Amino acid sequence: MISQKAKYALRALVALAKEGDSLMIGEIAARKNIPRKFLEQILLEMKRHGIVHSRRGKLGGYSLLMPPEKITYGQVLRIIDGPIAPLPCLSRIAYRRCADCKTEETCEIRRVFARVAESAREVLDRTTIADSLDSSLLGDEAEDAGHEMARL
Amino acid sequence: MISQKAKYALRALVALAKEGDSLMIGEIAARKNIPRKFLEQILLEMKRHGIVHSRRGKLGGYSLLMPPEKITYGQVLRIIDGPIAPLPCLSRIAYRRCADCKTEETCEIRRVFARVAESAREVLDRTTIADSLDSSLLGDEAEDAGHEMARL
DNA sequence: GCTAATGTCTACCGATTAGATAGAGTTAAG
DNA sequence: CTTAACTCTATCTAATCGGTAGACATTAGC
Repeated sequence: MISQKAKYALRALVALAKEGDSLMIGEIAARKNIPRKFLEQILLEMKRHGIVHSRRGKLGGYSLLMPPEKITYGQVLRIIDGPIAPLPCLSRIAYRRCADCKTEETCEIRRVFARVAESAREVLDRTTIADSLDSSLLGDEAEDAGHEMARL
Repeated sequence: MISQKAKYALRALVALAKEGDSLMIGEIAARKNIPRKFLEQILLEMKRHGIVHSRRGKLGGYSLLMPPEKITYGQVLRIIDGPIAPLPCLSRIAYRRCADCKTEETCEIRRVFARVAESAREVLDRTTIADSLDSSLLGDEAEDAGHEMARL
């Protein structure tokens, strides 16, 4: 499961991309239903990683620093949630040897999770904020809406 | 990241499959370098879910209740770590609506993670303990040389 | 230069989970 | 009836998650 924080981050970036212009934290929080003070921390971190830009003072706000089609889901998730790999010994950004396994080559389960990691990266590193913009604009494409009707 | 507990569970099942016969907790713990008391809890849970069988008393031990090629990674992970889906609203075993998203159809990020979930399931629900047995044969671990497996 | 509105920073907090450990109880073989 | 195994329940400690709080810094406009 990805964290709530990561969901907020992605949604905030989508909001910024949709706007095109700059948006105040409070406005993003209101539109996307995100706790305001929590969102502050998230945007700060996005800023530290060069994803967004901010202006202080009256008329301040946030805007994207990169074009939406260059911001990948993988990039955001790695910043907020850490490695995508399901095992530390498969992570590219935070490789750690598994303390309890003798050699990686013969680890019975590593191969399996290597395939999981690869396919997750395939999706997450190729999908961008811009893609989410498109899909939310299309709204109801007959994609897999038949999976489950929302029961509200 | 999958939990340490799930790793232990998978490795224990591989050990049982390799053995073919029944094995004592202490023996599995020693071979796979797993804290013994922790492994007890894990195997108990595997037993409750009908994956393994146990015998008490002297000469007791654990053995697989299902053939290794019927025990999938997905099955074990769902027991130990819960849903494989990266969002609660994408889980099949523990569906929950995302509290903060208005409608699932228009959720910008749901579609993306649906693809991640699908590809993860593709791997995890098709890969079995028996597959890991095979792959551990490929690498030659300088383990106790007295072990010979039937070739399938 | 004052004020109001905005972002920045650091600290904290309650609940939950991860990763175990402890120990008393039950079962079965010899 | 002893010994060696599994079973169950109760902790324990540290970290993490999701969020609050509040002091501080910056800027626009009067």
